[in-house]
Amino acid sequence: MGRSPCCDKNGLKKGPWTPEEDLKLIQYIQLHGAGNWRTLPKTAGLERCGKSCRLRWTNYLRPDIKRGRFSFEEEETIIQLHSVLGNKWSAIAARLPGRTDNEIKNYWNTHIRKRLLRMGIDPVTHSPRLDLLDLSTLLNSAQLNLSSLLGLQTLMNNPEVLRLAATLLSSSNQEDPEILLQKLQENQLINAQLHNQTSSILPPSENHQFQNPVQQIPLPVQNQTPLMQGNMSDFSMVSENLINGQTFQENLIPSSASLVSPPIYGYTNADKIIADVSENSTFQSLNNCSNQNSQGFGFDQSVLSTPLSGSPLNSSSTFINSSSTTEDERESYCSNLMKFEIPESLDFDDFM
DNA sequence: AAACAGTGCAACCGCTCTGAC
DNA sequence: TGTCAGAGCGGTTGCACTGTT
Repeated sequence: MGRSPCCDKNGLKKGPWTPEEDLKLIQYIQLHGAGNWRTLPKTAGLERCGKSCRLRWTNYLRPDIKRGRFSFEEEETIIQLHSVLGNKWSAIAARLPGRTDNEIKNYWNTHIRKRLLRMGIDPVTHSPRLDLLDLSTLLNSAQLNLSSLLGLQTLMNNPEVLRLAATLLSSSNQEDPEILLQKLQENQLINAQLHNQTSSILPPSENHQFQNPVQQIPLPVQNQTPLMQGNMSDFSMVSENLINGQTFQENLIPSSASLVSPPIYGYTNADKIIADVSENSTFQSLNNCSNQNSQGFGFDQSVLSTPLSGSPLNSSSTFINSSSTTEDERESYCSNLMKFEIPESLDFDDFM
């Protein structure tokens, strides 16, 4: 004998709830409170199974449910949390007041997931779908300059960076997000150490990236190639923008999760190390699509905060018009994420 | 205007997990 | 320790709505 079903299916109503049924359920719960779902339908005069009542209440009738379209902030929070928590919709919903796990799941499957796929991002791993990348094209492209790889080689000779990359990559595969959080916390300690080293080397104007709680991958200055050093100012500008405008993560993700460097919309910090090395050559900022190229490496902010117009310096108003943005606008804005471009103006001879 | 296809969302189903007893 | 109710999840369905032909 297996477990008895939660309710007797015979004679119980299914399908959409009527206003009368909703009213009965609401009135009953107001009087007696939620719970005891198995006996609730009978005592409330509903011809529904307990599970149906529970779902109806938790997903629709609860007074704190927020209806309507998801805002940009909510969407970005979902993506961020999903990158850390995976398909733990209830955990995600717990950080999105007024939204239910079912609603978030539906929204993920019908909107976000499709968009990520169209962008070539694996919605499960939040990483670029390498199977979609035509590597031969990339390798044959005249845009791919070996000098950028030399910069990468220099970076990879740094054991600290390699250790960080390995740690983060391995952590990103951990099922337990707490472990990931712990690893990233360790990362922050290293950042702090490197920050101390860097503070004495870089002028203040080029040292902002360490103040940004979101950008936490340190670049070991001692071993940087000129290519990388050239990137620092651009990078710090964006970091400063994030600081001035406050990152969404500071606002929305509580306590422990704030330790997480966001996966940069599908990129682990280790990915970002490589992206940084190639400077403008790789992952050219999404700011391009709004003519904000001068901001250089605006990767994090442009994806996470998704400014609609104007300069990312105006990031404090990033979300103001978010709800009025169309799906296409969101996608077109993010679709440049995967662009690999090397500006023609970039003279690689300087880096050799 | 009608038919059709595509899309979004509420709701359901079956299963697993968790905590209380 | 086993049982059970509740919670959570992935997958799916059905229907209303919208856009296209």
